[in-house]
Amino acid sequence: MPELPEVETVMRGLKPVLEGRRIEGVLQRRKDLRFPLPENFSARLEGRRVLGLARRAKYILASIEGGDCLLIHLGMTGRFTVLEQGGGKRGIGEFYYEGEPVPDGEGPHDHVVFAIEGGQRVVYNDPRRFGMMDLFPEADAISHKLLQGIGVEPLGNEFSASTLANAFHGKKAPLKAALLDQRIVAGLGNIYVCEAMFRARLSPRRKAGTLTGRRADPRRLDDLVRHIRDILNEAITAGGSTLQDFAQTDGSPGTFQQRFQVYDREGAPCSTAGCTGHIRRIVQSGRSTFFCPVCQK
DNA sequence: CGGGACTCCTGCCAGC
DNA sequence: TGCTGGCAGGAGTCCC
Repeated sequence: MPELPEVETVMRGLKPVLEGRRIEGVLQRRKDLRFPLPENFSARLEGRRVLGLARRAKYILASIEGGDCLLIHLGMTGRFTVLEQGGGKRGIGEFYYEGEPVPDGEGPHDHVVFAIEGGQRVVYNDPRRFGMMDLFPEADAISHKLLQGIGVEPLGNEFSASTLANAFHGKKAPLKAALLDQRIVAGLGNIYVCEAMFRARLSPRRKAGTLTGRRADPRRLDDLVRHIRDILNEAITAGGSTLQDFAQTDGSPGTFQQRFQVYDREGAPCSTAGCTGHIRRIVQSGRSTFFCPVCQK
């Protein structure tokens, strides 16, 4: 599910609930998500305060009192819902505890529940269990297996046409695959890559390396960088994209899906002014790509 | 080494 | 109506 804008939305939703608050209890209903949860996960969190929340790529990092870092990835279907004290409808679907106290162990796929000082509950739900959580000393974050080698933040200052030029130089992989590679740009996923390539009028099939070098038009990478930034910022403002069931931490859906120009729009007429093309779906490295074969070159 | 296929898991939906 | 196959926002691992 969640790409950078959705993870950012979730992180921002959790901030006021978690920052500065103590974790009073952790209910862990499974030994593992995608990977085993760390040893003594609950015990190492209980009684500690959350000092701060941040996002890196598609990861949420929580700084825990005492020096640990809680690392979270939502995978495809991971979701956090905040339940207010005493229950009530704060989420969607199975989190409907109208008028009754939140019971301890209900909804299918509610794998981890954090009970927070003040009575709120932060519920992690993940049907497919492609998400993960890890807990390790904050000092080890730089060398953490999952964090090392991650590329530049596309909304940060270091992201530029020259960053992309360096990464793309000599690359034979299709542009689509290169943009999905988290070692190059951190946080892009299938939706926003398709949308950004459309705005930049770049073909997903073009070899990434053809955008660099003497014969390449440098404006094309400038455009791509600008469109990636724009689309991510617009999506964050819209609270992300909701396809089937993504929700913000208060249960409300994102709205950016209303502005998709290519994603999941196979057969639709291209929205570029004057273009007579229609959106096509192809499969690249096992994943759907949506694009206009007429105006994306 | 780079690039692509396969894999994990559940739910949903189109098509028969 | 009910089953089946395909597909889904990710990414680590394996193989060529």
